[in-house]
This record gives sequence, structure tokens and C-alpha cells, in this order.
Amino acid sequence: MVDELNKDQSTEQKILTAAKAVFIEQGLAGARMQDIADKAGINKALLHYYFRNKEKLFDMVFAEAAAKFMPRISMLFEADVPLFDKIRLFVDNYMNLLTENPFIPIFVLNEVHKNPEEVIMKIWGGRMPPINEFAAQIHREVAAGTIKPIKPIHLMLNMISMCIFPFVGRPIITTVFNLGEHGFNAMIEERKQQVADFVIDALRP
Amino acid sequence: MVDELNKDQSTEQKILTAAKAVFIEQGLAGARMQDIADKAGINKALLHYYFRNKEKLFDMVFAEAAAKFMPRISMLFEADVPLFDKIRLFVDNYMNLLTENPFIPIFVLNEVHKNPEEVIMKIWGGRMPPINEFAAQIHREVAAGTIKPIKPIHLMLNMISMCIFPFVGRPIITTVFNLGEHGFNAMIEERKQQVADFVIDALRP
DNA sequence: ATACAGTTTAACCAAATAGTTAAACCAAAG
DNA sequence: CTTTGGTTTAACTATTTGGTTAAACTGTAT
Repeated sequence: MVDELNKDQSTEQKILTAAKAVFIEQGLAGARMQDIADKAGINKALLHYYFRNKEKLFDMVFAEAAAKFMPRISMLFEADVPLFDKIRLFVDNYMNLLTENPFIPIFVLNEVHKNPEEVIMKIWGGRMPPINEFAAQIHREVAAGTIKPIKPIHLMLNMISMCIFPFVGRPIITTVFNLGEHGFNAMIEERKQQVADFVIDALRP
Repeated sequence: MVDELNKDQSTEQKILTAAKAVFIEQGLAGARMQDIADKAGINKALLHYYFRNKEKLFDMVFAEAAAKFMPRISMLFEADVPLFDKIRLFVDNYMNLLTENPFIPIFVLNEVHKNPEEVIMKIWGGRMPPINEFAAQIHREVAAGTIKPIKPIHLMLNMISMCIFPFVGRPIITTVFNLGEHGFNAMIEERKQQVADFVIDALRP
């Protein structure tokens, strides 16, 4: 017999993949169920046969997209390694994650912007990412004079900003700096080293 | 007589203001003409009496929003001042601009993301912002050994990222760092100094 | 053979929404 | 007073779109 699970998953997966692409490109309001069906190579009826409605489908896609960015950060933030190592580890990991999912950030940020309370609840069911340990570590280093004085929030924001923003502003950046797709990728590749160095240089007393 | 121009402008302006608010909050696809009419305190008929259709109205709002961020940057980038001064000048000016228009970036970035070619054309009619002079200046300083080696593109991206991202990610940031509106504003205020210091510290050899 | 899950086809409904129209209203200008 | 431009009202059209339905088809398992 044909593997039932695989058959189910294969169609369900085709839908999810298509939905992800369309939602990420067009957002919840801009996405059309017909487009999703088309991109999945099926028809609307079957689409609704698998997913009752747009909201449900969106939630699946969104939850997966948003979730993907949280766990890895948490682990890094809580890891027990020296600060500078942690910075390099974070930048490298995070930029790799972004390279693999370049459009998730603008998608998530935009949906959150349109509907903050509700959408933020969808991301974390009330649980916040554990930044306290990392903040404490920064604070200790500052107190010990190992790094220049800086509030943890600013250091974290600086790191995250420099990692994410190039992806969020990608089309504008490629235009302004006259980069092709290849040029952009090369720039991002350089940046993994660059950003970590930049942050560490800024912190060294 | 009642000032005709003012009367016209007052209604037209009410519409544009309302449209700006709704478009920025909901995006092109998510915005409803009825909402715009409501927020402007008029009715749909009059709305279409002033602006033929949604696209036209959107273009006006978008063009204004996007344009607001380009001119000031250009002037700063071309100004004839030492690099470190220019960095402070840029960060301070840009963050002030952002404080006054906190939602423009996510709005513009998102619309560009959904429709890169066309929307980018709407922003600059083919003219690019003049980054060359600034890039050359950075390059000279690096060559002279006045600052640590860094590619101009990375320095520029670093600065812009750290300025813009907090606004783009505002709702998530306020949640994760548990800031109220006041806390967020205070953080931004600190940041004007912080970011400039951070960049300069990173560059100093 | 038949039963059944997955799938297609094609038509359809209901709601939302962009945009139109015509008639009436109103206040100010001449 | 009359005209006129901005404005409202309210109904209407056309289109898009999310979602439904029923019938027929297909392959596979039993």
C-alpha cells in the first residue's frame, strides 16, 4: 500500500509550504486563498478540506515562523560561556538562521505591528524569552570593568539590530548599494565576522 | 469670504492625515476606504470626490512618508565635517526624525517588501541617495589609520540598523524588555547618545 | 467487487469592499 | 435671491474573496 501518512503529509505539507510562501510575501490581509491553492498545485475545495479557514492556516504558518526564532536565542543567551564568545556565538548562529529564513523577520514584525497584543500572544503564550541571565552577565562584566559601561538592553538591541535589519531592508539596501543577489549574499557572509568584531571592539575598555 | 484654499486644504488635509494613519497601521491591503472616511470625519462619497481611488490616495501618502526620510540623510552624508562628528550628527538627527515618525519605517519597509521594483521606483524616480561621498570619507579614514579597518557599507548599515530597528520592533521590544510607553521613550532617548558612542568606540584604533 | 479517503470540477452563496450615482442640503459669494 | 461648490444621504453596482456544496472520479486496501 502507499504510505498513508506520507501521502497525507505530502499534500498537507504542499499546502503549508505554499501558504508560508504566500503569507510571507503578502501578509495575512494581502494573501489570497486561491493563490495558496494555486501555488500548492491543488484547488480551493481541497484547501478547505485540509484547513477549515484562512485564520487557522495562517496561525499554523505564523506560529511555526515565529517559533523558529525563539528557541535558538534562548539557548545561546543562557549558555555558560564568556561574554565575547557568547557574542560571537550569537551573531554567527543568528545570522545563519536569518540566511536560511531571510523573509521571516519582516513578515513577523509587520504582523505584530498590525495587531500587537493578539499576535504577540500567538508567539509566546505568555512566556517571555529568558534574557535575564544574559543581562546579568553583561552587568557583571561592566561592574568588573572587563567591558566599557553599557546597559544590557542597548547591547542586546545593538546586536539584534545589526543582525536583523539588513534582511528587513534587503530590497532597499540592494538598490542603494547597487548589489545583486550575489552581492547581497557576499555582504551578509562578511557581516557574520564584521558585526561580532564591531561589537567586541566597541566593548573593549 | 471664507478662505477657499484653507477650506479645501482643511478637508483634503483631514483626508490625507486620516489616510496616513490608516495606511501606516494596516498597510495598503489591510486599509479600508470606509475607515479612512470615518477617521477623517467624512463619508465615502466625499472621499472619492477628492481622491479618485485607493491607489492614488495611497501613492500620495506613501510618497510623502518615504520622501521624509531621504533628504535629511543626504545632506548629512554630504556635509563637510570630520567623521566622528558626522556620526554623532547622523545618529542624533536620524533618531529625532524617527521619534517624530515612529511607524514610517515598518510601513515603508513592508510595502517595499511586498512589491520591491514598483515601490522602490515610487520612492526615488531612479535617483539614488548620494552615499558615495560618505563612503569615500570612511575609506580615507581607514587608509589614514584614523579608524579601524571597516568597509563603508558595513559601517553605514550598522549605524542605520541600530537607529531604525528599535522602532521597527517596538511592540516586541516593549514586551520582551517589559517597557511601557514611557520606558520605551526613555530608552530611545538614551540611545541617541549610546549608539553614537558605541559606533565611535568600535572605530577608534 | 466494493468501500473509502483523497481529489477534482464547477457551480454557488454570502460578505466585504471599492467605487458610482443622483438627489437633496447648506453656506457663502455675487 | 440665485448660483455654486463643498457636503451629505442613501441607495446601488461590480468585483473580489472566503467559504460551501454536491456530484463525480481515482486509486488503493480489504
